[in-house]
Amino acid sequence: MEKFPAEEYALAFFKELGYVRKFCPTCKTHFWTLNHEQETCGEARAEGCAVYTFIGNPPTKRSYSLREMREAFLSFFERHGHMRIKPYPVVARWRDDIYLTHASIIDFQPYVTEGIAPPPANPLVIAQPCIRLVDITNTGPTFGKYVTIFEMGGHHAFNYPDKEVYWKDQTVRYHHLFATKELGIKPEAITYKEEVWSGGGNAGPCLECIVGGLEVATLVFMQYKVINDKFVKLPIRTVDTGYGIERFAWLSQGAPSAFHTIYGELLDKIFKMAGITKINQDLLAKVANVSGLVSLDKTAGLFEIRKKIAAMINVEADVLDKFLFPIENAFAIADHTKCLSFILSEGVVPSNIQEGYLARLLFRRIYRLLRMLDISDKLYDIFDLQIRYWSKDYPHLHEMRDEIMEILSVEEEKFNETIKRGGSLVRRIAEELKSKGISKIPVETLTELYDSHGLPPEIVKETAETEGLAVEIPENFYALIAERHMQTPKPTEEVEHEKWLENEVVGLPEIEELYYKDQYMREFEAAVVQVFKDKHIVLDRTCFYPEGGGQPADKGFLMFDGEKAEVVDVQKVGKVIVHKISGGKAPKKGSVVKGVINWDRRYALMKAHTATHIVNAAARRVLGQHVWQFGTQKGIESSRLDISHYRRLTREEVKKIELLANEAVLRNIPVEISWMPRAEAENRYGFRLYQGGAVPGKEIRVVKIGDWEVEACAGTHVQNTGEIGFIKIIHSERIQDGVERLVYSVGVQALKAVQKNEELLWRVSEILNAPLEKLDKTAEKFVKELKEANAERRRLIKEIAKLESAGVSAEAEIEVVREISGVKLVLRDFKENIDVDRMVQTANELIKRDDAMVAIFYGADEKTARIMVMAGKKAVNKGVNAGEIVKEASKIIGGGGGGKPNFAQGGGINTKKLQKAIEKAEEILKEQLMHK
RNA sequence: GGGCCGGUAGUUCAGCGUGGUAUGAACGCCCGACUUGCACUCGGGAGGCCGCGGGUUCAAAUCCCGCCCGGUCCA
Repeated sequence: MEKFPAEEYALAFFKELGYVRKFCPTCKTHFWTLNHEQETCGEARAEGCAVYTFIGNPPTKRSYSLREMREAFLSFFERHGHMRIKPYPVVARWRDDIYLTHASIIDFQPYVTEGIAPPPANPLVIAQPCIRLVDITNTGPTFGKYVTIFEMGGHHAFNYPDKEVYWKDQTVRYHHLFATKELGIKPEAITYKEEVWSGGGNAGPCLECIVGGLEVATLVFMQYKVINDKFVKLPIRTVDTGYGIERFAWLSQGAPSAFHTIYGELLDKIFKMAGITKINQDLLAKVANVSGLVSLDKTAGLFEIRKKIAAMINVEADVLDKFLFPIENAFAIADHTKCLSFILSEGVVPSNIQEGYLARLLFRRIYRLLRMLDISDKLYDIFDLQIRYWSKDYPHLHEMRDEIMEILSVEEEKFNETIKRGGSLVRRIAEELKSKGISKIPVETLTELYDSHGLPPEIVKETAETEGLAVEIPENFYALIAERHMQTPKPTEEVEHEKWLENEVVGLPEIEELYYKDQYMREFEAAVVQVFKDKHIVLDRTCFYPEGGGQPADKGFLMFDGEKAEVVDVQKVGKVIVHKISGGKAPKKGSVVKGVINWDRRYALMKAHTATHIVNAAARRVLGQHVWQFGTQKGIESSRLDISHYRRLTREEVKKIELLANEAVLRNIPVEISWMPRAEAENRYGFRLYQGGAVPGKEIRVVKIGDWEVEACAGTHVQNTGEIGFIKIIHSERIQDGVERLVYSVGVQALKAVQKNEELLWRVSEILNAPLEKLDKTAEKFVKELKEANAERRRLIKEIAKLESAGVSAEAEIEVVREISGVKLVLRDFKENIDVDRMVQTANELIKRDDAMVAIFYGADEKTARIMVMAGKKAVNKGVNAGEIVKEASKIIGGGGGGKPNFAQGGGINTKKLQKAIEKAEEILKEQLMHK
């Protein structure tokens, strides 16, 4: 990333206060300081510019708890003209590009930052819980400089071309005022580093604020859009600040780690559970001082860093490792359990896809950490502590407590299953390796066990070592995993069939969407705006609903000049709607057409759409608050709704959902639709609105079904739930781990579905010749009898084989028995009965009787000829090789064959030559016996 | 959304590279012997659409293609 010119950072504020611009020789960045003697930037980081100076020596006038620091921050900016905004969820459901909120600015992207919607206030201040899983491995070892969940304090100003709020200079002044006047930090203790910020397609210069070696805030001046690696000026310049509330609090306490500050007595309790009682506080503080230099990435291993730290504080590396290992794990447990509590409290269901996978990843990491400390039984206790601890500030955690606990128990069960499965897998692999004389599990095996079977190496190690196999976990283990996924991804073939239209419609006027004016409108008159390729018609207004939100496009006709064109598809392209007609004449540009939609179809889809909202809400009532719409498709005959849930749906639950949904139908609830600014809608109804995913635009369309359900939705709906008539859930299936699909029909189609099932029952009743109410018993009886009959059949085949081998053949006349050099040859033509199984069984019985026997069985139907040769042990000893015989003989009938000396089979398609082949077989047999 | 692994007896799996009888293994189950009874031990037995569908082949659990189901890693 290129650097910005120095002028970008040369603020009036710096000059005024006498700041000097210097260059850090260690990390090669420019920085501003009041201290003319300062040589490096003063930040404790991997490059080693400095170490922490605040541990045990806080630079603030007093110590703040996390809550006090949050409040100090918010109220400071409130006093300085900012409006306090409530935090957004940590699961970013209003966006389709990311899963989790990882910065406060995320709340206002893209609608506010791109100027589509106004901000809720300008300027504003917010303390936003943020989740960053990229820092997961750094969490413990950095003593809390990096954590997976933290609060980002942001004061934001959105500067429009015609309305400037404040920009760089004022932003730095605010920070300085907060740090010095509010917190009492000496001005010369604050260093500002020049950096380039870039993320999410935007970029701009930024200043990092360093105090005591710790970066406590980043002041970003977002003003570019990054297009093809080039900076393009944005019309709206955004002040995007991030104050680390936890870091400021840590700084103010000078505690040995941020975890001490964030979790207080909760951390002590975890230590106690893990049996970490006597911590050498002196050593801990020494490590803390240099912990800022720790930065794990995919290239630097933990032990390498241990050695570095050990050398700095003058202790043995393995002594340090033994000391830190449990402490760091406890730190990570505190952090990860808080993080997962927050994620689960917002209804994320652990899964193997999307945000659910992130939840599972976290859970498994937590569980492994607990196992390492030998306290996996404390899982629920720790979550309980977390929920209680954070509910004071985030009450929804407490409301979701029972569901969180339930989900945890399901996850624990699943992980234990995986570990158990892995255990036996590792034992088998171990045995195989040992038998080959290998005493160490190869790295490829380790990576495969993790990647394909989810077995972390340390768990493999546990099992393997009890099997007497050594396991060496490479330092760069997770880098190796990443490598496994490095293969260039196949280019996804996108079927952008009508892509050309996108370019064509640019500049056309926005269409009037009549279906929003009146959802019951069936016909309309409109002017033709444009016609493409005689097939794609753009009108100035339409009541044809274009495909979207799982609702299929309307069909119908366009009428003009006595012509009638069938509309087969309707798509929204950019801001216009394109009607695709099939063949026939196309209307002329500028002419007037009459549009008529296929009302039966549309009305069925409207019922289905409203029914989907009803079923979704019913499922949430039956299963819990974690139920979210995962996907949906409406149809005429049936529709489907995918919902998040952590267990397979039982038939009972499905019936309950169905019952509740139909109650909502019977209550004749009016369906109210209104457009409102997104901020207002979110405020009034919460983020539950976004069931169907992110919804674009400044104003959103809110579909409210009384007290039953509210969703942001662009689809067409009935006015009253009573119009739906009847909802029938036809079946449910699991489409992913954590995602259940409900398939249902509505109205007459629902009745038809019931009738279809009834019809099926009647038919079965007829076939079984039993009355409906006794079908189950009758079917049971039949299945039992069938099984018995099958067993009897198998027994009889064996019996026949035995009898036939004794010479009592049904086709005795075609059997030939000959004695050649002490070997008894049995030739038998099975004619068209070429079932190999029978031949084999019979031959088996023969040889059991006399192991000097050789059986040459054959047969042919109209298509294929088969030869089977079996030789007893004695016969084989005398030189008989069944494989050879079959191989040669089969060639004659135009096929092939083979096998072992004692048994072989073959065949061919030239059935007429079968007799010749058998003669050849006998000949070879004789030769084999002679040459012995 | 993509990658990888798997689906064979009630259960856990072997067999699949190189197609040729599933004499499959262990546990569980049933019967018998031993025992007052149980457990142990011994003897015998039942139990398989080798996930589904197509293809190649004389012949497919095995090779190829598609699908379904489960697991798992990554985004």
